[in-house]
Amino acid sequence: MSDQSDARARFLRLHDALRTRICLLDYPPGTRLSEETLAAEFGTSRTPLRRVLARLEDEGLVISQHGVGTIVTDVDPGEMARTYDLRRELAGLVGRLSPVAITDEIVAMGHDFLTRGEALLTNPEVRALARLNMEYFHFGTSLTMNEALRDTSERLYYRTARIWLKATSHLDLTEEIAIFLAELRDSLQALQARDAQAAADVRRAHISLCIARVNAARG
Amino acid sequence: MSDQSDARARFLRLHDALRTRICLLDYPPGTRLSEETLAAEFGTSRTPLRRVLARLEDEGLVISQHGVGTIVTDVDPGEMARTYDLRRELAGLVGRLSPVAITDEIVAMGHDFLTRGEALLTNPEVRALARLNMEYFHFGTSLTMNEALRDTSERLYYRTARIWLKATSHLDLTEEIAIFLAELRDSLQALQARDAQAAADVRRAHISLCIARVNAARG
DNA sequence: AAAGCTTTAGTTGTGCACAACCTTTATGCG
DNA sequence: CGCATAAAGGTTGTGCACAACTAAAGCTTT
Repeated sequence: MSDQSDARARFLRLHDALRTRICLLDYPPGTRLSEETLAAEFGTSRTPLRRVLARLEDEGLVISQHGVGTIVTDVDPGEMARTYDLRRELAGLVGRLSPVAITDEIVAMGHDFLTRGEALLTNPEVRALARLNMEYFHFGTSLTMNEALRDTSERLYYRTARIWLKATSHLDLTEEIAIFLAELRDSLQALQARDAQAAADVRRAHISLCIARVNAARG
Repeated sequence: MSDQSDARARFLRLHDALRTRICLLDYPPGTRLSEETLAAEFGTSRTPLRRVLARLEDEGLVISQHGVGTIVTDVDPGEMARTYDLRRELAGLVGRLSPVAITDEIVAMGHDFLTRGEALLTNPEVRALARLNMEYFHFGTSLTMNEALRDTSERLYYRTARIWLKATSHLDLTEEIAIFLAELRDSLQALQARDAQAAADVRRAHISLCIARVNAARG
């Protein structure tokens, strides 16, 4: 017996796997995903896999067209900018709506992120940066007890993550790592002060900077 | 040929129909929805219907349990309160993130809502109030061009709509209508001033009041 | 050679039969 | 009578075969 039902666990696993591949640009926008091929890879039939693709479609990451295929979406820059606007506001709300009490354990996690971030400098890789950024984002949303805020923030994060990654690959990787490290240091400082609102404000500020940077990279 | 593909149109139709039934308490929390019965009612097989139920499950309105059934959820009061907190903030953001220009047509729509609201006084019905409130909510989100904000607000609205309705049925209906009318009047005033931020603030304020009222009804 | 039609390969959508599972009811034993 | 066990009915989950559909390649005709 598993904690969750077998089917639900597999659903979550496949969903997370495909979402990660899309957001890490393993499947760049325009890629055609074959239900049959994916089903074979994951050792199931099309039926459970279609449930996963349906959710990805609801989340705006793919779009299924009858007779054509299931295609990874590419997002309108204007809509992306507006989504970032909302993400920025939500990041600030994490500090105001049911913030958690900052424990020693949380501070230690913040310190761990910084350590791992600094390790990126010795061996700079875009994918490693993206993965750590993704993990750090989840850490950030875990600082509120407001489930709706968490879910919404994550939903929007995964919708915009690809754009950030695409823009990053056009920028100087080492510089991007340095910027990320700066955020981690500011964040750690806020956590050490046991100030959840300050931590949220750090995230908010860096999303603002990220918006400006991506806009500048586009022209 | 239809504008959308046939399948997608039907999906949206079924989804909207079931979501409305759940939020209007036609299917109160705990109700067991039979896939086969619903499929028969809508003239399809289980397959397309399961796609609809899967989305409703992702939205938190039902939960499917293998061997048991698909059951309409009932929500934890604490989580509901936190969801309302977020909804309040999002309502305020509608005025700040890409607000639309208030046109004469929009003002006319606001006036129309007021007229229809006043009509409720002569024949008070909970369902009619709930339906108008739902329609008015969509009108409110249409005042921003930010798609993500619109989608998120609606998603959260449908997640909390039932709770409001359940609480309302324990309160004085005529008084609830009067409160709703006051919101419509305040809103109309803001629209006539062509002030989108003011309109958003009106909504924000009334969500705050709604939270207090629901809390008072429970305690 | 070019344009239009037909064919063909490949994809997602649908319906059905069955498997897996849970709950309730019936039954047999102490 | 009480309790445990089994059996039955009903529900969601899965796999498969086929339908509906699209796009591209190939063929025919001008």
